[in-house]
Amino acid sequence: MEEVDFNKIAAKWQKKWEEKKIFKVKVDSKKKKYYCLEMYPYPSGQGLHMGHVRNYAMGDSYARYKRMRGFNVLYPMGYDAFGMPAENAAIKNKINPRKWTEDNMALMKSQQKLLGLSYDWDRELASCNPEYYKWNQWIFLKLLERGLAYKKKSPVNWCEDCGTVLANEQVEDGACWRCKNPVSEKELEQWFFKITNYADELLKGLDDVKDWAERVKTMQRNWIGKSEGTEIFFPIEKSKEAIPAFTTRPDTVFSVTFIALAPEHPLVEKVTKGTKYEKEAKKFVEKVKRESVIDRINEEKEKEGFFTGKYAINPASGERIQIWIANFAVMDYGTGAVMCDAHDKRDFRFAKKYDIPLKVVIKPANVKKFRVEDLKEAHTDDGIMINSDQFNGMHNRKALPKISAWLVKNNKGKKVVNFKLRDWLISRQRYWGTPIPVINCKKCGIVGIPEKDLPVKLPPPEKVKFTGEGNPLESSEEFVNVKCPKCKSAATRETDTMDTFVDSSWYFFRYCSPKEDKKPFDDEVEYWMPVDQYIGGIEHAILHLLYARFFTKALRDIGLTTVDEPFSNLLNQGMVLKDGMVMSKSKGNIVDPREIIDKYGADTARLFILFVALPEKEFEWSDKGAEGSYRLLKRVYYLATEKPKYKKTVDNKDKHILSKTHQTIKQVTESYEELKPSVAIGKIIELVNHIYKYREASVNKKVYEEAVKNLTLLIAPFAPHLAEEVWEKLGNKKMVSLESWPEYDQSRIDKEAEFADELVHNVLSDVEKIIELAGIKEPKKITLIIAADWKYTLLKTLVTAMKDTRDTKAVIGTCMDERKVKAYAKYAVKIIQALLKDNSKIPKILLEEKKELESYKAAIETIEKEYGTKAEIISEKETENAKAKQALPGKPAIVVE
RNA sequence: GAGGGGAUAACGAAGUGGUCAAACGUGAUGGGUUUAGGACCCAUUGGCUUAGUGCCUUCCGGGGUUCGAAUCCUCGUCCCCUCACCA
Repeated sequence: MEEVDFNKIAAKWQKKWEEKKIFKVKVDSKKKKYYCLEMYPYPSGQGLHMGHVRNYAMGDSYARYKRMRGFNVLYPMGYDAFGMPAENAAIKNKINPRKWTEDNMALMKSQQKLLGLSYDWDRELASCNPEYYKWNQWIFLKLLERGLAYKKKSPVNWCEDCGTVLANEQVEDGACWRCKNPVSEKELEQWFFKITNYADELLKGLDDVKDWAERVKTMQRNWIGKSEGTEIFFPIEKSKEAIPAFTTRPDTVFSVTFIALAPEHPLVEKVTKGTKYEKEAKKFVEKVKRESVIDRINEEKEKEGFFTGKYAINPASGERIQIWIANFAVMDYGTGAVMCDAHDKRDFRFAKKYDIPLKVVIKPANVKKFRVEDLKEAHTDDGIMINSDQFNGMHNRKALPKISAWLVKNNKGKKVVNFKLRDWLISRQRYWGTPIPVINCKKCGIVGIPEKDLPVKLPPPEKVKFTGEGNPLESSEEFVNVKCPKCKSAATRETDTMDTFVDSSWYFFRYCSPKEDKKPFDDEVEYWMPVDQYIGGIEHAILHLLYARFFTKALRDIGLTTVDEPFSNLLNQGMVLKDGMVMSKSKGNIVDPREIIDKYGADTARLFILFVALPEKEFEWSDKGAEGSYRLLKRVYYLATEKPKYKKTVDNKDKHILSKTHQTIKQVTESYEELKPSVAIGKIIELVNHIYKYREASVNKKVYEEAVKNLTLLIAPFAPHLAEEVWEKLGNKKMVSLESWPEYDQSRIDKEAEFADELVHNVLSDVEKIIELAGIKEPKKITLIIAADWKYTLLKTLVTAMKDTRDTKAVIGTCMDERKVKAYAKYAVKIIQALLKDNSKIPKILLEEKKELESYKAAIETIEKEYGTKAEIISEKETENAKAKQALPGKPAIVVE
């Protein structure tokens, strides 16, 4: 086999594709659209890693496939170009962050081009360009108008030494990642998006996106964390105030013997003020607050509490209950106050630890005497209500809504729906992001920048100071000191920038009309959106996908689109491992895609990475495996370029290879549709193996060419460069990328017929033996009862069993679904005709009655039409009778009369 | 604690009721080709066997449903992931 220079081939075709701009698309209402999208990458400076290659190999092959199927395919690429690493490079190495980012993008793009990805590069975007982030600002202002963007005080991770806010990821073991000093929480004014307004819709929408992996949907559901419950008011003793506490288990209200307040709870101070507990309480709160950041990672944190000395009243039982401050209560969830009882594990242990009285209200149904003193652990099972006045004797799950209603009726509580989802904190005290387009005016307050003044551009990096302390934007007086757009008096510009998740929450809309300069995007989105196939890492299962869904709904409400859900199908690709670990620099186990491309070419890299595992699964990288894919490509090249010996005639071998070819088209197409490229490639390899064997002897030219032609088309989405080259060598003028996907011809797929022949042959020889044994000269009548879903091997067994009987009736089983019923009926007819040595006789076919009756109806029609025979459905009982007659318990048999 | 996903031959990995001793690839063994190596080609790769063929034991373990189970149900074991003081 001659050496093929795959890199040369790749370069040749990449150039041709680019020159002819064959992947450029525009709206075409006559064609069906298909929007295939990969999560746009962050240009990190390392260039592409294997994860990227996997992502793009997946997306590109799918985009190419859909294109060949006649879709108008939108397949764009861009860059998530804002973010911390650029700024850190500026701080550490005094590098211009814009240049740093642009260089990285250029590097990344050059590598993407080497892979031969079929993007419409005219739609490329980068979030750090003013033409893009202008619309971040525009959208922000729209959200501000609608009250969906707002400012409020919020605790942030604060490093006193560096004088800056830290992202959660920058807090390592409770200390600043840079200076290693402890991080504290600080209340700062922050910008938020009101994603909670959409909590319910975001939750419901998950039911509409059917083709998302269940685990992703579950993760989002958990994150949104809807729970319906009751907020119960616990009046504070000798006070007019009450403590509201959220619960999903109001049935335990009579059991509540103490309340736990979060340390941050505003009532903590009120309750303890002026008492002897005040000092101690403060100490405790301080301690917990400090720990909250540090111990976040700690798994089994000791539950700690502090008694405030105050009491509240249980609104159900009227009993006095203690008010505690406890570290397990979080201000963030519910009301920040937990009603605690004997039916919760954590509460129970806490009460035991601090010797707080407990009371049970639910007992097991079969226990008479149930006392709290006897319990070692909380009783968390369902049971019968006790100690609960009028609710005694009820099952607790039945009592639950009744108690809730009773509390509401008596103004002791209200029904509430609680979400875990918090509003989205979008402000960052950073330079390299979209400036939040508002001005803080002493007179007018927060004033949005007028639309005509957008974009608010970042000052050039030379004009700001990257010291690593504070927000660099604050160092630019030019940027900060402005006039209020309303009252024209001196004001200051907001220096916070936006979270980069804002950029990525709508970029897929922008791709639809990337040049639009009056709006974020125009009506073309109505043609292209939603994204039909979105591909990216599982790490974005919650945040990015949730934010993007939120943005879509918000943009819809602004009136920019009618789309509700942005991504119809979602594929979360698995990770690429090496030596059982994630590839990373620190572990030193990186396989650079460039090496693979240099050595074997882009097609091999793409093919292997798709072949080695299903896209969702993680897989172990192996160089040897890549060689296998390389071999396959060489074999395909060989098949197409080295002619076999030709002959004029067509024999069974030719028929068989045609059958195999069409079968492969069918299987590969199905596997593509199911997003199983590894299976598709497996089938292609099988075809290649078959063609190899087939061409050992001389072959029919037409048949051979058809096989190779289809093979080339099938492999084109995976190995596009090779396919183009081979396609050209086969004498085609049009590029294979522009060709249509092959259609399979069902009539050519005669595997079933082959099977039938074999079946008939085998049964004949066996039945002949039986007839001989039974001493029958000429069988006169044969009935076939197609009873269940039997396969040939069983049939054989029956035939064998028949050797011991003198009876003369035949019973053959078949199958459940229509296709199989038909197939088996066909064999049955053939067998009987052959046995009777009379092709004119049409046997009667009986089908056993089963639950799946419907699926038989079509089969019966076909049988009747094709064989001119009567097909009947008989009851299972009759089959039983048939079985009984054969004296073969539990197993019917073939009987010849 | 809650939720999700897994376990298939030496390895990776297909296969979700019958054409299943289980695709495909690696690896291994034998043979061919080659000056040698490499590359390439062919065969074998659970066991026992035949001229095709056939039989037996297999898809983490136990039990079940079925004429029939790698596939469905059930109980268990082990592994992975996500969220988690959520009231």
